[in-house]
Amino acid sequence: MFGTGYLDQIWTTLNRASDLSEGDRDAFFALPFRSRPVEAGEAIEREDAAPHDCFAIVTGFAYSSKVLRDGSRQILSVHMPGDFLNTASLIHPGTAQDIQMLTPGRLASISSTALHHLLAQHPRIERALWRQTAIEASIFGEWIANIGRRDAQARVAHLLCEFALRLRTVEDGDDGTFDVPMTQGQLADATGLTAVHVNRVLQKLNRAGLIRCNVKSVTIEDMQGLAAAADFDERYLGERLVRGSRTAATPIPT
Amino acid sequence: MFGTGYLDQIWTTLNRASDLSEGDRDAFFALPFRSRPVEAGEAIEREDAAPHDCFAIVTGFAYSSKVLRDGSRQILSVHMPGDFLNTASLIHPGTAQDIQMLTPGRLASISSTALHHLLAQHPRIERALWRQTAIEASIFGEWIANIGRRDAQARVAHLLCEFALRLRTVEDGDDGTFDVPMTQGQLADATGLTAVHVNRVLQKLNRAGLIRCNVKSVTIEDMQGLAAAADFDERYLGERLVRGSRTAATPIPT
DNA sequence: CGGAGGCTTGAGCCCTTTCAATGTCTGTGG
DNA sequence: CCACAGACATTGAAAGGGCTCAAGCCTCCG
Repeated sequence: MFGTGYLDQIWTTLNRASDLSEGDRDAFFALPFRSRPVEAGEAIEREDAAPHDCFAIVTGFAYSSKVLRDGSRQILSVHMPGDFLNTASLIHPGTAQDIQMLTPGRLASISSTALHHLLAQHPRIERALWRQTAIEASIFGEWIANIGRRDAQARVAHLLCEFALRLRTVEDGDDGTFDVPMTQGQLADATGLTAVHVNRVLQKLNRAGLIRCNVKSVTIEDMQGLAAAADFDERYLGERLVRGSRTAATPIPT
Repeated sequence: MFGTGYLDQIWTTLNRASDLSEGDRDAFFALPFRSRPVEAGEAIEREDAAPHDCFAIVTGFAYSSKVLRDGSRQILSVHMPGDFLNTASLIHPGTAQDIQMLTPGRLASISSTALHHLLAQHPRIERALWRQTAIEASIFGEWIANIGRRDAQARVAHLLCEFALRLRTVEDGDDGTFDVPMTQGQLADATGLTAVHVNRVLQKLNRAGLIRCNVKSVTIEDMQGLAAAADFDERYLGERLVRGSRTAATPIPT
């Protein structure tokens, strides 16, 4: 129904909060994307060297991070299938980030120049990418508040809530169980905590009956309670959910 | 040399990391902007009610913030003269933020529809606004790392470094002295600390000979040392400084 | 002059970190 | 099939950075 297949999720994500035309879609699918498998831990982009290509995730998860001079790491955001990874460095070389794969997966890449041509001819697509940048900034803002003003339990709970909702737009299972693609150490780097403390917090959330967690798999037992503990308000995620919760899993019929 | 005068700084900021044409400029200055004075503490935008207008700062400072359920506040960013305040809600209603004035000042406002028309006709301006969103996201990312992984002293020092550099592109004085338009309580809300602790940290930076501070006025005695204490790397601010440090204060001759 | 908001200072507590050791799982190679 | 390495998870004890609470002070402004 769509194009070659592996671009579907990327297009769906791009189109999620937008209203792109068939002409836009055809032009997008006509781009000379290349696709390649990537390993867990593989670096996609480094802060110093700006790449000439633009990347989007076909499958798997990635994260952006900053490494401070003392060696500590802070994770800034987690990218899911369908997300473009480095549009910022596309329009503004110099704001490149460190981006790495969290899991093995597959990446689609497109040359910057080809993408620039597309944007010049399809302003609605440019608008959609801008909108994604804005949503990303909105998520960043929520993370600032999360790390700056919430205690450890609320921080972890908040991150889990965000995952649960964002995953819904990408995966099938809607029963509250999902795999967290991060180690406890990475959860710590995302919440500004310590791996040790994240461990204790997860146990506490467990004992409180809010979640149940095995190896890398978390079941949310009580979404209401978890959201309350996290002071979670989904609106910062943009319209991902409002429009996406059902429609994103089922490709839009043409 | 430019247009009516009060839009100059806004145009300069927009054009800073871009390369806009004379046609773009003329169209921009032809927009039906309205200008009005605002008081310190005045709310520009609320998280719930999306406005129909788009705002930019002519003079004065503003900040975006989130208020958590327990009443604590987190400041997400500080806006300086020339900055657009709510382009995010322009392209994506639903990601509105709380924005308030930090100082008295003057605001320029333009209706969303007029701005949309401009962007449709002048894609380079749209690109410039997108780029500003990307720079904002870059600053957000640096704040996440700042709050998540640095100790109190480095956090405050980092914020002061950011101010010093950003102010250079907007004000004249370049001797290391500038007025911080925030109370210690607001500095605390921006760094995820407590007003009491910010006070102690400022004294410590004082004693270390890095800064000297009177009432709301800070002199940076040792920018090198302060940047070292802050683990500060200016690149995340985009090209604000590379191109702006001298040229922004002096309007570009046509 | 009085009040309000902001700044300063001290003392004690608590959440989170640090350090260190042990346990568990997975993949690899002999 | 077992031994081993390495990464990750778990647990305990102790230390510390930043918070809370509380009081006093200063400055601005009506």
